[in-house]
Amino acid sequence: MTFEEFGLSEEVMQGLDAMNFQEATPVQEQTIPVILQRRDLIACAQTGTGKTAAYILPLLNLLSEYPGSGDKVRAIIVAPTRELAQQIDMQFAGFSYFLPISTAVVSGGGDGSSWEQQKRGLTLGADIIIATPGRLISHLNISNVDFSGVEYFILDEADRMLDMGFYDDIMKIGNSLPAKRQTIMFSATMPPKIRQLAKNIMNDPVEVNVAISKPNEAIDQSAYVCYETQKMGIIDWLFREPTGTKTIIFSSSKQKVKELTFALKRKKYKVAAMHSDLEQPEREAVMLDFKNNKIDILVATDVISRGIDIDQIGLVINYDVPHDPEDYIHRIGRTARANAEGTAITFVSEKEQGKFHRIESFLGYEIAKRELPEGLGEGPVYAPAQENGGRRRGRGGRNNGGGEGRNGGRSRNRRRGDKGARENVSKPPSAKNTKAAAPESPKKEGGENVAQQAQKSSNARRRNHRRRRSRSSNNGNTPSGQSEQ
DNA sequence: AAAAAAC
Repeated sequence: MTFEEFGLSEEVMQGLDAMNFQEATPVQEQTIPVILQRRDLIACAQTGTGKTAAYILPLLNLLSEYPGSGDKVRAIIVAPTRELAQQIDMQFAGFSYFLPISTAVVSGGGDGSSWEQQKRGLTLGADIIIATPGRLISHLNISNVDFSGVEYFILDEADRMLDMGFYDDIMKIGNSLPAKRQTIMFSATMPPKIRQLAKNIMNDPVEVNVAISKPNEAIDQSAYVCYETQKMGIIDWLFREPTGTKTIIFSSSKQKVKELTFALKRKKYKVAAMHSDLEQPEREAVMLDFKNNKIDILVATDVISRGIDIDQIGLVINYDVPHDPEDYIHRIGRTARANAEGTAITFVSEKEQGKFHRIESFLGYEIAKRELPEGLGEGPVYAPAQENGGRRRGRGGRNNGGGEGRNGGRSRNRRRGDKGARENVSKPPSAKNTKAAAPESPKKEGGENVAQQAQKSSNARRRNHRRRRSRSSNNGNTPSGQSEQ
């Protein structure tokens, strides 16, 4: 389905064109018409399915079609992390290039737009406020806001925000807005609390479900079953030659992210850490360096596991197994974006087998196990305990087969430590998605690949849009996106 | 069992 069929305005269509959007994704197909009808909407959709554009486009259309009540804030968007808020703002900047619509980001961290600047946006009326909950509440508590003209209230990643304990804050924000408004909620899952929230802040919402709680099929998933002490050796093996693609290494704790980054830096990898202990300006600098290929490897907590959309990440490594299956899907969803392919490799230590097995159960299939690289010795057998598996567990039989289930064949290979088998399965990490695999390819200092060049020019294009836009459509309020770059 | 978000 193409965007023409939605009946979007000429300006929005031009914005789409500038952003190089052509085909609508399934989420967009289902939600855009509902939003244009001015109905409340609750949409169950994964990140990476184009859901940001699914509300930005109709919102821009509505904002330009119906005049607002003067210089007041007309739309509030709330998102769980600062990075996501920034990214949403970026998208607005691109799509609204041909429209006189201003945005302001209201989030914590001290950087970006200052408190005073945010206050101006909230009172003098940027058309659209994109906020993280904590900071928005702060402004609300001090009455730094004029929400009397708000017509649209949008919650992005609503389930995530509830996980973070923002239920009351979101209710409070909702209650501070005019009752006569359109409320739109996107959520990756639909737990009871989300339904309850919807009931409280929405009015007869249309429900759309495009939740593919499945990873993108373009992701080549695999895992190393290993001992904790072997993990660094695997990293060294994976990066023994340039991969030619950006990599994110996820770890579940800040401490481990820091340690890992330190270790990799000592080994001269071009690496940086990303976690919430960094000052906000540093967080932004790191993300920018990663986007611009100044850094090859980003070691990160789950702060960027959701929603973050960076092109040309060909490889995601889970240095440890994420705590729950949803996290896994989000993490690996950072690769294989926009029709690209990608590789996701998970390191499963002896203690993490149970967690990993839960992920496999959730997915409904086994994830291929890689043989450990030469020289690292044998790994453990993959024989996850079948917790709450009840009868599957069988008295005492677990260790010799009960736990292996459908994966029996692979595990047996491993147990035997059959060298031939190992060499057959062993392969470079990203052979599938890059020229990376070219064995002797020179260090990529000078030579950037086509994808990287494309990325650069697209960045340049965006910068241009922004610049011209703020010249032409600056109404003295808070111009969009200056917190970027 | 961890991370995120406000000062």
